[in-house]
Amino acid sequence: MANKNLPRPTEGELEILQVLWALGPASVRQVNDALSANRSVGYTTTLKLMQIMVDKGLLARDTSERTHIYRAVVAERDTRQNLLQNLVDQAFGGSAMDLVIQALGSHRATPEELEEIKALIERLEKDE
Amino acid sequence: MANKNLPRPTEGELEILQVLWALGPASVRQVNDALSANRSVGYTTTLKLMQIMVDKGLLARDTSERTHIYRAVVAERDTRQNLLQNLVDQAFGGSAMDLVIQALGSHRATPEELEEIKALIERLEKDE
DNA sequence: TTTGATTTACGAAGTCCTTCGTATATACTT
DNA sequence: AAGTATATACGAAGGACTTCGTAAATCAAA
Repeated sequence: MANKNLPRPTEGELEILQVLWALGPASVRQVNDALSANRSVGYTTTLKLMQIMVDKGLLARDTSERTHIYRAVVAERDTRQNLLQNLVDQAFGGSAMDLVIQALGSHRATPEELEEIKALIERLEKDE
Repeated sequence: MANKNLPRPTEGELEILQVLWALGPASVRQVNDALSANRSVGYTTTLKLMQIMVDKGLLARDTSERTHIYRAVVAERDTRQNLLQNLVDQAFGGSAMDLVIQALGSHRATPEELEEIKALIERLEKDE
C-alpha cells in the first residue's frame, strides 16, 4: 500500500516533473537534455535530484535495464492542486476566491478564456 | 530611490509579514505573541528572523527607542502578486487562467463570491 | 582487445532557512 | 542598591536543497 503523503516538490523537482509529465517515462539523459534547453545543468546534478525524488516517492523507476527509466508518481493536476492550496493558505488567508479575484484582475485574459470562466461559474451556480 | 527588487519571502517570513500587515508597526514581542497563538516559537527565533528581514529589505525598523519597532516594507497585495506569478510560472506553464480555472473548480465558492467574480469579468470584457 | 563513452552510486561542499543558547545592555521592582 | 525581567546582538547547530567531482560498472567503437 503506497503512502500518498508525498512531500511538496521543490523548484528543481518541479522542473523535472514538468519534463516527465510532457515526455512520459524517460531516462536521466532525456530529462537532462530537456532541462539543458532552458538552462545549464550538469548530468549528475539531474541524476542525483531524480534519485532523491525516488526516495521521496515522487518518482518511480524501472531498473531492469542499465539505463533506468523514471516516471512521475504524482499527477500534474494533483501537484498543481497541492501547490495552489499551499499558496492560498500561506498568502491568501485561506480564501481561494481572493486568489481567483487577484489573478483575474492582474493578468490579461483573452475573451475566450473569460467565456470559459463564465461558463464554469454558470455550472457552479447550478450545483449550489 | 529604494531598490524594489526584494526577494520572495520564505514561509517563516510570510508568517511575520501577515502579522505586521494586520497589526501595523509592531515590536518583536508583539509579533512573537501573535505567532505564538498558532504555534510554539522562541522569542529569539522571531527576533533573528525579523533582523534578517531588515537586512533583506522586507522590513524596516525604528531603533530610536530601546524596543525597536518594525514595519513591513512590502505591501500585502504586491507580495501576493509576486507569489502568484511565481506559482503560475513554475506550475501552470505561465497561464494564469489555467490557475484561475483550477482554483474555481476545486474550491467551494459562495454565491456572493461567484457574483463578485462575474461582475469582475463583465468589467474586464468591457475593457477589451 | 583496448580505448573511450555512458551510466549509476556515493559523498561532499556550499548556500539558505530555521531554531535557539548565550552574552550584554537596559529598564523595572522591591 | 540589588535582583529580576526584557531587549538586542551574535554565533552556531541542524536540516534541506542544489551542485558537482570521482569512482565503479557496463557498453560501444576502433
